[in-house]
Amino acid sequence: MLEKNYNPKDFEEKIYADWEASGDFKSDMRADKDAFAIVIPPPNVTGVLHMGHALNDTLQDILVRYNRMLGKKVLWQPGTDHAGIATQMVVERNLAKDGITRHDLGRDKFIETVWKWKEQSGGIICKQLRRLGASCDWSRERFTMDEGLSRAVRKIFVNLYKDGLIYKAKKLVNWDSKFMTAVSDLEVVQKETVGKMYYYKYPIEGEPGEFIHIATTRPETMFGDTAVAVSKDNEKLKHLIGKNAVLPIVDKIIPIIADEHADPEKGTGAVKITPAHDFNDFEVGKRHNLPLINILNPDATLNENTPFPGMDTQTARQKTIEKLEELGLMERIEDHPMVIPYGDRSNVVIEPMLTDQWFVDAPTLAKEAIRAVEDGEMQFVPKSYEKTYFEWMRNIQPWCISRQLWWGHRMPIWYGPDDKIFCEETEEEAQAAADKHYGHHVELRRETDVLDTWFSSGLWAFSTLGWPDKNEYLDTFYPTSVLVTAFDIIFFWVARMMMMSMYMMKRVPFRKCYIHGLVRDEQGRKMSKSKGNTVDPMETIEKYGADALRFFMAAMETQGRDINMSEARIAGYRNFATKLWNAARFGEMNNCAPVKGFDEKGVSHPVNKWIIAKAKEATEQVTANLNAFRFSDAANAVYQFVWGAFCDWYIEMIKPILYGEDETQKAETRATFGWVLDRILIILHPFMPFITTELWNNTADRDVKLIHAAWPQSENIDSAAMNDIDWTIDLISAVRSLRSEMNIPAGARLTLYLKGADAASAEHLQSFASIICSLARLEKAEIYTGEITSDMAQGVFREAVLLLPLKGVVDFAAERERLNKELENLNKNLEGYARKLGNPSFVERAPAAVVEEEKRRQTEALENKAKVEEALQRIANF
RNA sequence: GGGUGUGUAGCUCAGUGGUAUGAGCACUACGUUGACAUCGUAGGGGUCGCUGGUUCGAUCCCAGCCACACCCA
Repeated sequence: MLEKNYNPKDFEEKIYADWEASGDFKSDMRADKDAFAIVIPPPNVTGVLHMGHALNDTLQDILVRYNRMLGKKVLWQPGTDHAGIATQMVVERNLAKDGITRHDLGRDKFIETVWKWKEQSGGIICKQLRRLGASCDWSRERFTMDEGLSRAVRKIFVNLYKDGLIYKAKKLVNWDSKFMTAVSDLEVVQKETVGKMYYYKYPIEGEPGEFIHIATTRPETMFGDTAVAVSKDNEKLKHLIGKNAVLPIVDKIIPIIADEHADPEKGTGAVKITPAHDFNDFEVGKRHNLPLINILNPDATLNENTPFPGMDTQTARQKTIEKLEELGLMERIEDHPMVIPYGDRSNVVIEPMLTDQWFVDAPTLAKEAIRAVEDGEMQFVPKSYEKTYFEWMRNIQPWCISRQLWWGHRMPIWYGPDDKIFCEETEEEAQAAADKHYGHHVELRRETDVLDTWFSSGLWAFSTLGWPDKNEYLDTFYPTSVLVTAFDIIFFWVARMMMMSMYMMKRVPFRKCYIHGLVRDEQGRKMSKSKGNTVDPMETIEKYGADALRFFMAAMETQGRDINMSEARIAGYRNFATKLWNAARFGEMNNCAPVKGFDEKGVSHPVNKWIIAKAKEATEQVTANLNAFRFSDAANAVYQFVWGAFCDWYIEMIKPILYGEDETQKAETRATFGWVLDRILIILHPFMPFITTELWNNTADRDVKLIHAAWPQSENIDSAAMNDIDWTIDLISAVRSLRSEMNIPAGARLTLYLKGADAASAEHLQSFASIICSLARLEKAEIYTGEITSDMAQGVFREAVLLLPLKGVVDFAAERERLNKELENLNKNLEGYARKLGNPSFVERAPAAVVEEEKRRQTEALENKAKVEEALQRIANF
């Protein structure tokens, strides 16, 4: 027996536990159909589930469950990411509570602590994914720092190195002074701020009273200046080229050079060149062979190359200005809108810093990654995102992969006594190579840097399948079928996966990439912890059930658009689940259950034929839309069918049958109900796996679990069966509408006459009289050939006229008003038809079918108009 | 500055070269027996951002403009 109320908490967790314990998420490797695989975008091991995950993983689970029901070999590969900076930050924060820094522990001990933390507190998100219903194969769960994945990292690193696609270089990189590491361009966010532009002047060497005027936003970097640049086209300043300027405060001589970087139109036309601390100046420095002077410590305080060692940049800036003022060289300070780079994790200003770092030759790797998309080997859905992808890939810069952190994959790089580099997968191999090179045993020193987290994420599509070992899963599931991810991760992850996979596997990592939007708050603002507008999916699930949240995500997911959170809507989908629950209870109460061997093609009652045809139609819509990744259309098709057809009409229409005497009809109807409810449970299961399973388990003894039930193959839809009932529904709606407009008490049982009906309508009326009477609250419904009398309310219905005798209770004023309104409407439509059909070019050029349709509408409207006018005539005198 | 996207009912959004049967929520009226008030029935509400163009016909295609959002510099 089903409980009276739908209460998802009673069964959601229980059902999930059963699936997992029974191995229902494991791929059936014997399946004879195609393989379908998704690798999960690995959440950070430190992460907790947010609405973005809820959307992302719901969409994946829908696809996975759908394909599993299609009978394919299905793998949803789960796992988590070690998330270098994020995780190190969390653990360091914990240590800080006890007043300990990672340096107190030392590298090995610290990493041990991180692992311990990971075992104890990491992966909360995987439990939360279970609560959401995600049917990942948890027996295959991977972590980016697992031994297997680490081996993949080392192997691909060595390959890239030996192919010359990884190299070490001294370059300007983005330096995060909080974590004291280099970061990639992608981890830098540019923030617009109103800063200051400082105008001051440098004296010209040997020409007292002569100056060159400088404008800069960062005066404190002047100690790293090694030139001043002026454009050779700058008429006012070009005479200074070749002379020297004197750096004030430190009294250093620097050349004034000609370089196009100094735009005569901007600032003062002269630019101070600080090659070690500005990306543009670095390029200028290279062109002119200028010395590079580093003026910063790793923590972004000034170093001993400046007069202010140990001072932070802000304070140093003030000091510099004071000194310049003392020297009478400061001219003015203006507000200046500018863009300042910040670390996306640390939120501190990123300093361009000259350091030794490791780079991946992304421009070379990008070539194949671009080609694969151009050739359609990997397709973006929606397609428009390929533009974003191409745009970025074609302008890609070398990727800085070294991080001066402790938590991460240590690079497989060893240095000999003379700093010669040995890059091998293991220490033994490196040692052997070194010993061979030097001809005797040497001590090797391992590189201390670790790799950017995204390096290992980039291998995720094949490393999780067991690469580099040959194995059944890799053979079966690579390339994976589709990657589902948000657009903000295209550069970080999609692009890197493409590059790494094309390089190593020579094949795309996934055949399709479905890109979805962000989940925003109710007002459409981006959710963020700092704004305090986040909604916790776990709380939503607690309140409305996982099915309601999932259905919300699916129903709102239209390709490429962001989703605004809406609690009302989630409540609405909870109500939808309640509706289905109660429909199932209705079936239970009336002994409606699936019958073994029932042939739905053999039913005879039109109502049963109709709902079966509708169910097949809905199935077809869900199938087609899921195949096209049209999640909202798929979800809405089930929703409309369940609520709008099955509950609103079918259940109401079969009541007279179920409460009647005809046992044959009853039996057929009960079996049909059972069949249709089963069909609903099947096509709704990918969206709402919990309630559908609970109902499946409670409505019959089953040979197969719903999660493995077969998705229906394409079927013939008996569209003729739909017409009878569509006629009936229209008639009932017309009567209800008339009743409502005439303010007839809901409880009043009336007689319905149909006058002027053709043979088909007459037959319909007779066949469905009991249904019509039941749903339209009528005493009887019959064909009428008599005169229309003054006590009848009347309405137009197709070729006939509806009459409701009201024994003197018709309000003629209201009736006249209603009829006049209808007449007005008809006239408006007729005007339109006349205009169109009177236009010769329309009649000549529009397709014949369109013209015919227009004529049909015109004829129908004319007939209706005549009926309404007659009716008005009749009651004119009352 | 470059790029992408969005402007449709009070709100949040679907959708389409042929009268917008638009959806959910909100709103109004009425609620009747035995699935469901987490409900039912009926109803009101829109010059589909603005201006041109293509077309027999444009909310839909094209161009320009206005507004907003996002990405990259």
